[in-house]
Amino acid sequence: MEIEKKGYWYEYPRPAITTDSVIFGFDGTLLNVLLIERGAEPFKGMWALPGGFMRMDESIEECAARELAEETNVKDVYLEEFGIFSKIDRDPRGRVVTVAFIALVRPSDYQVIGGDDAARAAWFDLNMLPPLAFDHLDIINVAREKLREILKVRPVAFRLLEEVFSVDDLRKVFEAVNGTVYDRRNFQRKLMQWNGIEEVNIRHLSEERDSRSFLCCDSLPDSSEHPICQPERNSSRPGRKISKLFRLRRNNPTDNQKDIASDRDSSIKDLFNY
Amino acid sequence: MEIEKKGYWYEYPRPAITTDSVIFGFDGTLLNVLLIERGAEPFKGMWALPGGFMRMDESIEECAARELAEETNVKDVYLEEFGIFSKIDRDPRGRVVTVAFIALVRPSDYQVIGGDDAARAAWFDLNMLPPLAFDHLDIINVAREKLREILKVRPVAFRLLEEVFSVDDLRKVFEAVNGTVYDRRNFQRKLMQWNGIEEVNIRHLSEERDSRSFLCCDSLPDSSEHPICQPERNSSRPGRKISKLFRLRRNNPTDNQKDIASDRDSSIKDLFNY
DNA sequence: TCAAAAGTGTTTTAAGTACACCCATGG
DNA sequence: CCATGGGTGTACTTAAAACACTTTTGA
Repeated sequence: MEIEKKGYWYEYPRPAITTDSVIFGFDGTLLNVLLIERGAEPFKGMWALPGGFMRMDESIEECAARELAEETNVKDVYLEEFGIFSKIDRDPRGRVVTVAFIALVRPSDYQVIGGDDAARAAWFDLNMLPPLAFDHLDIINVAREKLREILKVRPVAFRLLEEVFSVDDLRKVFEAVNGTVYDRRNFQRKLMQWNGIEEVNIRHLSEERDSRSFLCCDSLPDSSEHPICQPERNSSRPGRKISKLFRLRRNNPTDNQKDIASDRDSSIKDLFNY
Repeated sequence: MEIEKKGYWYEYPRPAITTDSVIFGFDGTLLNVLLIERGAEPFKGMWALPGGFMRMDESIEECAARELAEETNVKDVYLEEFGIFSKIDRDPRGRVVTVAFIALVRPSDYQVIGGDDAARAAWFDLNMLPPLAFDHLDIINVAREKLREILKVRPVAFRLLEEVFSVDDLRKVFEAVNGTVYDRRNFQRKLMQWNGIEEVNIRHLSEERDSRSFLCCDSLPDSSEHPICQPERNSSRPGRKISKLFRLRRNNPTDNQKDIASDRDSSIKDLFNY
């Protein structure tokens, strides 16, 4: 496939279009972001958001999902567009407009790291970010704000936890996102009077759940510098009483192929308006 | 400026980037949308959202504002990006990705109609839309949903009213947007215990206010087909008691150049969460 | 003087908040 | 057997929802 002065011609100039994804993960205490180390210029060697150029045969959402899978092996996660970044000089290579996405991944997705384009990938504490390429720090800061808004409107906090979780797991997600502390009992009561989750048989799942968590934790590559390894798994702590476990109740068994679309639920109202 | 095979060449294909704006207006009862009649192919003669191609020397927000001014003479309005529409075949001319904006205009902006590109412009009741070009019906439907979310989070409902408004004006905005009815007294009480608005001297402004409204109403071009003319002005109805009038309190007299940026206020909390 | 709009109450009901206690379990 | 995490209950406070009366003013 030799390049023989082949290319694409347009009457008017056109910017390039990319996607960049702010991948949020929750380690039981803090929110983390998955970054990749750039393997090419510009900003080679610096940390950056995973993303890349949109192809002509895909939508912008497909592009974001594809780049995520290619660069970080993260698949089937919650993706939501939250902004466009189009400052004229934001990319030294020329005019590049980027569409920014928020991605929410579960702890079991923490193992998926490193793809083709990126030299490597690692999780970073949101409060200890390294120097970032392009305007990616701006993008992340906007994403933090947007994430807070999204959690108020859509029941997607669960997507930062395993399919099966405890009430305390969920509370800590809200505390990390909103930067506050909630009363343990009030949170539980408010959650319980919502019909969006259902309890699962503890004895049936607890061992499987814990073993999987440990596996996920051990398989983490100990990336250097600011590495955020998998901390203690939420409910497998040396605590005493085993937690009740819950899962999101799937109300629409019809459209099962993409339950991401069913995340908008009007019945939640101010349940999540913490 | 003759075109002599001049153009722009890129190694990889690039989609074109446009903006499309869903301009919401409030007539005292219903939400309306400002549409333009397309003067060129494709979809010539059909109604469409105002918008156009982004230039290389402007950001996407600047593009949306510019196109709005050019095509509808609407200026200095609230603009917020709410989505990207990038289906591959959404434009018969080729690959065009559009960034969709919500615009909120005041009744006094109703007179501004008709620009260069567009053959003409007219207001349409949201429930009586004409056949629309491209995927603009999809965009409008998403915009309706997003507008509801935005009004819950940011105090921008005022931007659908004049600078000076009555409590009932504001309540009707929320009723139109959310499709519900609110108790007149509860709404008033809730609003009054918010410190975001301030009363203005009635005797000082009422006549000016009413005269301006009438002027705005009369100067409307009686566009045909589905024309939505300016209905009766809110507070100049044959009602009996004159309303107290309010205006948005500007808390930051520092950044006066663009008070649009100050619309995000954390102190409102669930005030607008109706 | 009457009809419709506007302003201001009160009572009831639900939700939020701040507490204290008991249980279960691993060390 | 005790320290710790986890489950549940109760009293207090605040906000929401439902509702009625009075005033104003153009016709």
